[in-house]
Amino acid sequence: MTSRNDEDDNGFAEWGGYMAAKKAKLVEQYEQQASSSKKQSDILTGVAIYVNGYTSPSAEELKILMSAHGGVYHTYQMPKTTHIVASILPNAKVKQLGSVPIVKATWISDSIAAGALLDHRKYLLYTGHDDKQPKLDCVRPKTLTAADPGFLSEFYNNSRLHLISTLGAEYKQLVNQLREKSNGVYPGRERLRTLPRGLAPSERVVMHIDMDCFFVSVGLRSRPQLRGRPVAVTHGRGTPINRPQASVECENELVKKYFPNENFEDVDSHGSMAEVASCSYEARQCGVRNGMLLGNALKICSDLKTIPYDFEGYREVSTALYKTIAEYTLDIEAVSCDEMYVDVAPILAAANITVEDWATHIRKEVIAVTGCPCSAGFGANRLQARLANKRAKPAGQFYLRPDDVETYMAQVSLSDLPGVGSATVAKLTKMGLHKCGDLQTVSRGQIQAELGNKIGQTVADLANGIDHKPLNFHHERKSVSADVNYGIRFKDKTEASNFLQSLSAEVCARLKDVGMRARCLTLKLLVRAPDAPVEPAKYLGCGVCNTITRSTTSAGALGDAASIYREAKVLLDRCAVNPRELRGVGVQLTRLEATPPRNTAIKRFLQGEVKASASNKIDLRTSDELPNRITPEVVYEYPGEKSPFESLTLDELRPLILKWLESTATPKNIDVTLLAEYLKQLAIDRQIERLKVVLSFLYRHISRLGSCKWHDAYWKLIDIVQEGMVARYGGTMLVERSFCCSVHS
DNA sequence: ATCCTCCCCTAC
DNA sequence: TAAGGTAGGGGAGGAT
Ligand SMILES: Nc1ccn([C@H]2C[C@H](O)[C@@H](COP(=O)(O)OP(=O)(O)OP(=O)(O)O)O2)c(=O)n1
Ligand SMILES: [Mg+2]
Ligand SMILES: [Mg+2]
Repeated sequence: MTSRNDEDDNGFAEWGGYMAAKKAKLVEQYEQQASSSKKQSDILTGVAIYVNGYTSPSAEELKILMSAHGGVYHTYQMPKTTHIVASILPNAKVKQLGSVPIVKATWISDSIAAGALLDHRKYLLYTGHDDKQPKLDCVRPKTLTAADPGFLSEFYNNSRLHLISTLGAEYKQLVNQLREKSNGVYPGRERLRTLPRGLAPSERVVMHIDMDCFFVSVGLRSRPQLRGRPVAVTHGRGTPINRPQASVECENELVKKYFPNENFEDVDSHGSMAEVASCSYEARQCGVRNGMLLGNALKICSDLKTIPYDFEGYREVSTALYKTIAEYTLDIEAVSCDEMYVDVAPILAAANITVEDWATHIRKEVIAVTGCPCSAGFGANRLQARLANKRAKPAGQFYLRPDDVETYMAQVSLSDLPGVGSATVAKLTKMGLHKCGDLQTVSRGQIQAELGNKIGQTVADLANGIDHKPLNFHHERKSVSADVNYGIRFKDKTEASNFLQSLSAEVCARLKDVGMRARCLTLKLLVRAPDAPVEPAKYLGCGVCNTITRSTTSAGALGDAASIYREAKVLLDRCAVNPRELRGVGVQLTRLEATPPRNTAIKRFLQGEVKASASNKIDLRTSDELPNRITPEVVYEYPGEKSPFESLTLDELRPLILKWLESTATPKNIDVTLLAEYLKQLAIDRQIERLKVVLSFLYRHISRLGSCKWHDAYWKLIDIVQEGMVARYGGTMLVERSFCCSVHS
């Protein structure tokens, strides 16, 4: 019971990934399971813990977990206590507790999540227990790599880019929801009555509002002594470290080769490689920028003060910002957690106020509510509003009036246009173009020839202050993905597959979160560039890499972790990359469809039922006595889809399959899944005879004339059918799987 | 023409 | 040490 295999679909839903391993869910699930007083495993056999002080999971929760997994919980420390679980302990207390290892509570939850007892040394709170030389220094647990269980949550809990992506999506969703349940009343507008009457513009007025050095400003709320000083938010503290000089120089060269358009500074052999997420305007005066490496920032700004992240704080301030604006209007396009476009013309018209008075009012209110400064730009379209905001910053406001647009635009740098990044700038520079005004000297056709049709046209318009893109108040998701390009270090194929499984569970959880299923799956791999050092300058970073993407479209939309992993795994194998060279893995889901509503009555009926055991093999030959086991929710999950094969008789189906087999040496995934889903449904519908006939027909003819690709297709099809068997009967069925073939022996 | 797949680019 | 994610627009080139 302590190991899992590919057939064991049930392992997924419970313990596949980060979402599931999150404390709240973990405990929730365990409480459910413990309440039915079921023993879950023997993972913790031989482990006896004593919990000292507050922990997460809590002592109460740990007690339940211990008994559910074969461990022992001691209310007091006893001679038989094998481990002490604690979060923080003063040194004096450590001495008192003697030689019993002191571990973090996550050792228990991670072990359960992993399905096996993990090495407790990675979870030691202090050294001095397993070491010969006792030390009482607080020890950081060794950093996890993607091969370690619990890595995904550890990584996402510390990734600022993950945070801002997640927050961005959340606020788009929030605007959607607020608009849906809006009654059209905006209480904030009352507060505008006290403003002086003025002439509201007759034209369209778009506001772009954005927090000033967002992460820094949030951090400075509790550090007023740092105001006015160069400050950066970063993981690193700037302490110098040692790296091999040669490989650092090699990587510098490679970066220039792979990113010729980017102006990346060289890295030296001792500076911190942590990224500056956000820096104060004082730091910007020295040339420090968001996204810079801390080591390089310190070179140009030696008194740069670093402060740590405050993820909860960012969330609070973002919510306060959005709530404040939503008091006045819901014509909001959320851009990110610190930024949005707002159609303010109706507000100004209704209250009869000027842009300037509105700007002053709303900025004051945001500062009052959040404790953080922001700036606002105004113009007739989003481009103008945005450029105006750039000029307004920091802590300012600016209205780019229609009459001033032409003059203003001429001096704007092309690189300041939204959508114009380093690659586009490089092309424009090659054409001798730098300012928006320079575009007057060349034809639109010339621009398009260099930049491509669409971007050429857009840039030509933007340079003239024209922006046809309307504000989009309602956001619809088109894709869901999860990428990790940090900490990816695998020693073999199994580690890579296991991680892909976790990542699949993760992306599936996100898909379910938005109530969608996906027709198309794309796997993205980063592979160490051939000439790049095996270990890059950034600790556990991906270094310089080549990218590989492979995608697949399936007949039925994907909606469960097992199918997502199954598809992703096929693609991973197809890429045939040495797992030791992998530096990044991503799974994205596109062509989304809404999940059909579930039958809640059936769901309720299914609750509390035992999940099927996949180790139980069912012999087809005894299909008469097949036990009709409990049916997990997959059986009922997606009702109402008709397969094209359903109406065919066996005599119609066989020649169809034969024709397909003969038509190609490389069957398409979409065809394979289409047939497989039908056969899976046969299993679920207990049409075992028919299933048996089709499977043996397939096996016979693929053996006879199938290529290697057909063998792969057959195995994949069998995997899908077995999902149906497990769902209906609690076990897989015995089927032929072996082919005589040079590759698949 | 229009699609699909495998990229590249951009922004926060 | 360090936490290099994520979603969307778009193009090249081949298949249909
Ligand atoms: N390379 C980057 C860019 C941004 N961010 C995060 C931190 C920023 O505070 C936040 C908002 O991004 P902005 O582009 O709005 O930048 P700031 O708010 O920091 O500064 P500005 O005053 O220019 O808006 O996103 C990040 O982590 N890494
Ligand atoms: Mg900002
Ligand atoms: Mg911003």
